[in-house]
Parts: sequence; C-alpha cells; structure tokens
Amino acid sequence: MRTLKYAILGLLKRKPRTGYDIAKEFKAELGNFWRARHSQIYPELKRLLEEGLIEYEIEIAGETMEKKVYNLKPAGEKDLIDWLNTDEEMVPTAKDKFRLRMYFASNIKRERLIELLNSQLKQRQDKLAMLEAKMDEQDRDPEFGSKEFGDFLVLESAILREQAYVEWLERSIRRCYIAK
Amino acid sequence: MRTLKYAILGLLKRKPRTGYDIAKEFKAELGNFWRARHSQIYPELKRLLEEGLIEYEIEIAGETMEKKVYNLKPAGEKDLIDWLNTDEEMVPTAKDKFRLRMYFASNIKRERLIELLNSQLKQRQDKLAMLEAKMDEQDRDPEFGSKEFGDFLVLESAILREQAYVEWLERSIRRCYIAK
DNA sequence: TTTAATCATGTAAACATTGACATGTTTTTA
DNA sequence: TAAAAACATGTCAATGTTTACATGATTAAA
Repeated sequence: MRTLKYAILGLLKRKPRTGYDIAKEFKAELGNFWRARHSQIYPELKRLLEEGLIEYEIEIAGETMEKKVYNLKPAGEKDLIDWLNTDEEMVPTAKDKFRLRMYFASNIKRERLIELLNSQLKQRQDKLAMLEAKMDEQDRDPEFGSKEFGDFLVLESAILREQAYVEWLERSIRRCYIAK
Repeated sequence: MRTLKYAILGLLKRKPRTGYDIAKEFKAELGNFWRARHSQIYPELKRLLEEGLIEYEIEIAGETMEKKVYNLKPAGEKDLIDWLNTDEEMVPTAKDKFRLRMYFASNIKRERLIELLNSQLKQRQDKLAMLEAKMDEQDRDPEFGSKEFGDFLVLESAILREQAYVEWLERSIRRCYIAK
C-alpha cells in the first residue's frame, strides 16, 4: 500500500524539501490525516532514491551543516499522479481508542465516566479552536488547481470532524446525567 | 500500548466467546473504531492465556468440532477496569488515506476529482444509511451501566462521524464546481 | 555568553498489522 | 444431495510503525 511513499511524493511535488521538512509537515495541518516519524521518513527517502523516483542536492547551512534537499524526478511525479487518480474503496475502520473504550463504558462509574468525557471534550474543543483560527488566516475562495485548494479541503475536513467529535462528547455527557 | 488486548478483555467481560466470535464483533458496530483479523486475535488470546488473564473451556459443536470458549479471569477483569478508567490523551492523528489524497488535489483534473469525491460520497452515504437503520432498532434510552449504553454511545458516534464526512464531501464537490 | 530550542540525519530493536498459507467441520441453500 | 457459505483455529512472512539509541550544528533567548 505504501501510503507514506505517496505522502512524501506529494509533498515533494509542492516543493523540494529535506527529510526534516517532511517531518515538520506531519506536525502541521497534514498531520491531521497522516503522520510519520523521522525514523520512518529517512529510510523511505532512501528507498525512493534507489527506485529512481526522487533525487537530492546537498545544501550547506551555516558553516558545515549538510542538508539533503530532495526533489521529484519524472518517474516519481508519474507514480504520484497515478495514485492520486485511483478510485480507492473507503477504509472501513478509522481506529479510535477512546471510542473503543466507550463501547465498554458500562464498566465505568458514572462520575468517572463524566470526568473522562469532559477531559476529551476539553482537548477536542482546544483542537477545534486552533483549527478555526487557522481557517481565519486561510484563503476563503481558493483557485482550483492551486495548492491552497488542497489546504482548504483538508482544513475544512478537520474542522467538520472535530465539530462532530465535540457534538458527540457533549451529547454523551448529557446522556450520562439523564440516564436511569 | 496493546489496545487489542483490552478490546478482547472488554468483549469477554460482556460474555464468554471464541476467537471466531471476537473476529465477528470487529466486523459489526465495534468495527467502526477498532478492528483485528483472526491472525492477530488467536496469538493475542494465547498470550492473554499465558498471562493468566483469561481461561477457556472446550465446547463440542456438532459431532467433533472443538470450540475454545474464552472467559475473563479476575486478573483480566482488574486489568480491563484499570485501563477503562485511565484518562488518556487524545491521539493527534486518525489516519485517512482519502483526505491525505485531497491535500494533493491540485494535481487532479477537475472532472476526475469530482468523480473521486462522488465515489466516496456514495460509499459514505450507504454506510450512514446502514448505521441509521441500526439506530432505529436500538434502545433510544439505554440504562446507565447496561451494555446497551455503550452500544448507543458508539453507534451515535459513528453516525455523527459519517454525517460530518458526507457534509464535507458535499461541500467539496460544490466547491469543485464553483472554484475559478 | 551559555543554554535551550530547533535544525539535521541516521540506525536498530520491538511492536502492530496484514495477507497468504493451511486445514477441517457444520449449516444452509439451491 | 451437492455445493456454497459460514464456523472454527491456527502459523508465517512481509509490511508498517514506534521508541530508543546515536550524533552533531545552528539559531534564538535568557
């Protein structure tokens, strides 16, 4: 499946980057839907290099520090475009440890369950506020084919997802209070 | 982290089951938030057995077919309850291949992008309809501490999640048409 | 100016997950 | 009654992911 491969190719299509830059992207907006640590990124870059999909140039930062700035090669771009155009089936399961735990909620005392739900609610609300702040800085009407178009799609997606999560937590807390 | 361990303990807390039964649960409602194949389940059951958290009895089905019906031991129940009561931090990333691809949407032709979005929309709508049908069969006012309470929480959660996904896809398709 | 944060690149062991291989029984349906 | 679907249990190799180990340079802040 090699999803990380395409995440990296996609990022390099936007602009040349170092492995470190790629790791940073996974901590930003993109990190809402995919993530990888540098320990996974560097070996994958090595592999893509061997496969002839990418190349790199050495850049010197400061006095001596060497950076490998990676770039797409035509074969890599073709591979990326093919993947982007495939109509994949939806994955049936987006794993969620907290919701799994709630399936077994009957084994938690009422007061504690409310505490746990409130703790999640707080975190999700903070996340949502952060995403909404980002949306305010965003181009509200991105041009089709611009990278801002993709930025907008995923940001809106993340916001709608968090809103639904918050709504669920609020309903669940209410339900804890009113349930017999 | 061993989430599968707790998923299994939780299911066995509800009632004794075979490995096959557990696998089936991951294809039902619970499968919306956690999933494992039998190739992961059987070794995990073996391990839980060795750790003294569960035990089993042999049941004969038909003439000769042996079933291992697993059951929680007190140590397993304690372990489960401790896990259920821990206040874990939210996981920052619920991976989603399709949304990752949409981040790179600028590399897809408009007509094709609309096709891809519509394909996802169709699948998500079907899923949502299925979940809503299940909700109709569900106890609308589950008692606190009953297993129906957990069932209700996760089903509502799944519905809200799918609704948000559908909403996002619809907005994105509209955006494809109106964008410059 | 020194200290902390960030930049930068790698490897290795352990753990989690999937897909394929392997086998046989029981029940339902055509 | 034959075939298909579902029941039932396992292993193994490959792949994907995390955590820890390992090292050093550059920049911003105290």
